[in-house]
Amino acid sequence: MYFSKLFVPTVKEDPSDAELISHKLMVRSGMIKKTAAGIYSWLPLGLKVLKKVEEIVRKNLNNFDAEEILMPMVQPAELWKESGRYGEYGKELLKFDDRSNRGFVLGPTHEEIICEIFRSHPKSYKDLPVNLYQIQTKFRDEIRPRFGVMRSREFLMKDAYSFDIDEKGLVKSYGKMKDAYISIFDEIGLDYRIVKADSGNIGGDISEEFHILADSGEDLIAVSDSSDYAANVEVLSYDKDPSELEGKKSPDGKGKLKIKRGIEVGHIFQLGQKYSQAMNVGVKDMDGNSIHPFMGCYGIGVSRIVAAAIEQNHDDRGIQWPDKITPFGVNIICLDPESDEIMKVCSEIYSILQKSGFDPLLDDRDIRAGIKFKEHELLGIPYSIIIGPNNFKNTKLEFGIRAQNEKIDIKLDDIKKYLGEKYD
RNA sequence: CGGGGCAUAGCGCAGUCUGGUAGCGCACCUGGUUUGGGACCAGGUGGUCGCAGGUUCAAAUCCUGCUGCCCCGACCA
Repeated sequence: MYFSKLFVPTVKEDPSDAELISHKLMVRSGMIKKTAAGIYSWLPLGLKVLKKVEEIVRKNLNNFDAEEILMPMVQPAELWKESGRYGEYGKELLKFDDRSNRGFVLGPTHEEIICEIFRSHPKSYKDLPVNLYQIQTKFRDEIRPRFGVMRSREFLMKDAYSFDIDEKGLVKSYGKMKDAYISIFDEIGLDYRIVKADSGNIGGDISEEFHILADSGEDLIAVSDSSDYAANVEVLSYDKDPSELEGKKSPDGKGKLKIKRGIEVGHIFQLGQKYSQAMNVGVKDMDGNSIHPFMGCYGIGVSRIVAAAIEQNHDDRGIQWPDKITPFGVNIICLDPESDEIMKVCSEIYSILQKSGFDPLLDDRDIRAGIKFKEHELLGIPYSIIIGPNNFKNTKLEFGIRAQNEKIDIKLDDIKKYLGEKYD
């Protein structure tokens, strides 16, 4: 993409209504625009990142045998009354009537719908396990939305639901999803922990959360300093002061606990039969008896991951995107777009990189060099190739690495090789 | 929902206490000089001062009500 054709409304000053660094940077880099409290529009740059995260999630789930579907955001109140959550879920559930006064809700989660879909097609144990997921906009009327897309009312979520004939199958499906999550978060490239969690209002027995570590995280998690043990302090401290946990022996017997802050970006649950019972979902077992299948549900906050990635990867100049979710792979900064010969080299490099799949951006705008450098740092594209009159004469270029704020001279012919190494 | 704060040009703000014809910076447009780190000079565009009522000769400013937004708390996949 040529920068001159992009709609990226950058802003020099921090927005007055943002507190968190990721929120400030997302607004300043023109990724998002607030439409109402906790409700955001995604602009081209932000949407590109969101789509990349979404695609990593989709690809890995497909690899682990989950099937994608798309359920409605508007759901009949009837189904929520049937599960008992219509009254129970609380004010987060946005309720409204259609023109004929039929009650509806805006879906904050989809257990009711998935059960309704599943039960309307008679199944036997032979058809299980089934694992269905969707990536969809959710709405939760949060008491207090805050921090930009980190805790918004409308947000993009991946939610998956598994059905098994028995507990043993559920444990297996759950384990498989956990493995899928591990490959997702490994691929995205953020520092995260899997923590034991309180299953909260969704219900069920066993649940684990995936947390991206960041000082601004809203959750406190206790991690062992010498094993991979980690737990949300909610499940450890009861009424005690979380700081008392610091330095205590880890419950798994290995090492001592340290308190860290995390951003919850994934949550996996073994629901058991809670919803299949409430929603009267039946499956025939080997003896021909109808039983309620064992369900699991698995969420990932796709839009929240974008904000969390910035919380974990920024400096005082702007964002530093991880390679896998950057809006552009490399920024070719042309310092003299008026010069035909310099632009020619730039566009040649551009098309080579594009063909090689590096998703290049070419800053061809006729503006001062300083602005291009500042905006490049703000936008956080991991690599830059700087081509201007000075280095052009020597048939040399500068290669910039955003994470290190460092530039090195390289030969034109070596660019592809250098980027190739970086990407592999 | 309790406590606190804010609302004036696209963005960030001053002006409000003490009422008197709305201002600054950035951005944007013109021209010129510049041109490897958010340039400079000159000129210019842009506002029913959140909304509705009230007080007054006169309201951004005082009074009443409402709405929106932010922060702290409770709550939360």
